[in-house]
Amino acid sequence: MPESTAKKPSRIQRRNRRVILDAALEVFSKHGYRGATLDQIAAEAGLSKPNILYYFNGKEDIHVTLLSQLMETWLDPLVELDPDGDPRREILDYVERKLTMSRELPRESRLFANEILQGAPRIEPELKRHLKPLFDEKCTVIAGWVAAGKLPPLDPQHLIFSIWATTQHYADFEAQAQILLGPETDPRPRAQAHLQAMFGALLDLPEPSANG
Amino acid sequence: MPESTAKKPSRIQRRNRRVILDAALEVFSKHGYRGATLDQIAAEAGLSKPNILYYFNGKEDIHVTLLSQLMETWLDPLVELDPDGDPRREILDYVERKLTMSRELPRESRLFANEILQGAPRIEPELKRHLKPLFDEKCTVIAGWVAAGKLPPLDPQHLIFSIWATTQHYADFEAQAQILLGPETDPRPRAQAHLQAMFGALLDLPEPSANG
DNA sequence: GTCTATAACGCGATAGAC
DNA sequence: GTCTATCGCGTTATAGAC
Repeated sequence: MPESTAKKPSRIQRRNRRVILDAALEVFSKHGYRGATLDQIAAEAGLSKPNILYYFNGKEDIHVTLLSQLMETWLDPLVELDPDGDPRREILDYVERKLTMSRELPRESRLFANEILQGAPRIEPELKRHLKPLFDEKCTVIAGWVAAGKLPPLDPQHLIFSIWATTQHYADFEAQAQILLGPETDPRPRAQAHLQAMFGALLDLPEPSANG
Repeated sequence: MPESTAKKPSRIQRRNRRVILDAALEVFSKHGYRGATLDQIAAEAGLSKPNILYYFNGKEDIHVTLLSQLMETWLDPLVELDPDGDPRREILDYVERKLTMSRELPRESRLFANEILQGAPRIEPELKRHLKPLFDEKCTVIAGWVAAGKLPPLDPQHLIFSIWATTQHYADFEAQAQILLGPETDPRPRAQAHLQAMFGALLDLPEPSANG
């Protein structure tokens, strides 16, 4: 195996690891941790099963690696929320970034949802170490905006929860949306308009006509 | 096994089936379909594994039975949405019913979420047969309210999605909420206030001070 | 580094005594 | 109806040839 003491992971090693992780994301997000098998991951990656286990220490190692890598990408839209920007614009832009992410990275969203749904057994330390401080920081920012009279009175924590819930819904519950709306249409353009109107109303914004 | 031709399932049979289904709900909602084992269900039910299989034809039979039974309860809050009631009151009351349900039946919510997340492989027929018609019916009701000028212009389908997403979030992502808010507090009272304010703003309601 | 073959284990389901 | 014991299968992981 590639030892932790190995100084130089070769180009082919890094490439194969990426191929395996991408295949694993596909399989884990579709079937959950327990429902995924190394056979499926190996087939998806175009590699043999023992070869998978040459690059990773086991099924759980792959899963944890995926979740850890996901963390940074996942927090990024919230990191970008600017304390010095216009409060209502910042929040509505955050909604848009989250919805875009749920369209472009639905597998990541479902991987994350699967893990939380089962009690976050493997990602809990990462959440406490990275998500919690960021969440608290941004809640303080929003509370400051409210205190300064730049926003109407609202609950920062539950506002963020509402944004997460509504935007990730379109990735996590895609199967249900397809049954109810039909498989043809991508619901996200209309979802975008609806969410901008809803959060805009909460933030006491007049109708947003365009946003960037 | 209890044949389909058996005329009279005894009292003890019905009781044991209920005990097994309750245990299975606990285990399936916590670990997902594939992650759950008959051993866990048997231990939770206080019965032996073969005895479980005396009452059900297999693991999948238990799972499908649970999902089917859940369907009715799950749709009930939406069924109650009254076309002849006050539009804004009806929708805000629906939000409250859904939030109450996510507090009182979190296991059912997670069972459902798990199934949808994996593409609804077993519940899809039920969704098409029961959820879809109800969803369409109530969307038409809301669209009628909008057309009649009783509500501001809004998207009925995505309004309902937003209600589902925000209310079920507190059951499905409970692990995340506990990490971010602390395990002591039940977030739902403040969630209730936040959601009433948010959807109230969208529906152009003044601040709701109390609701029944 | 990558493969074939297989060991070790856990799981769903069945057989058969009581 | 309920149990103990066990079968057969699928899955993770390893051994060893190349």
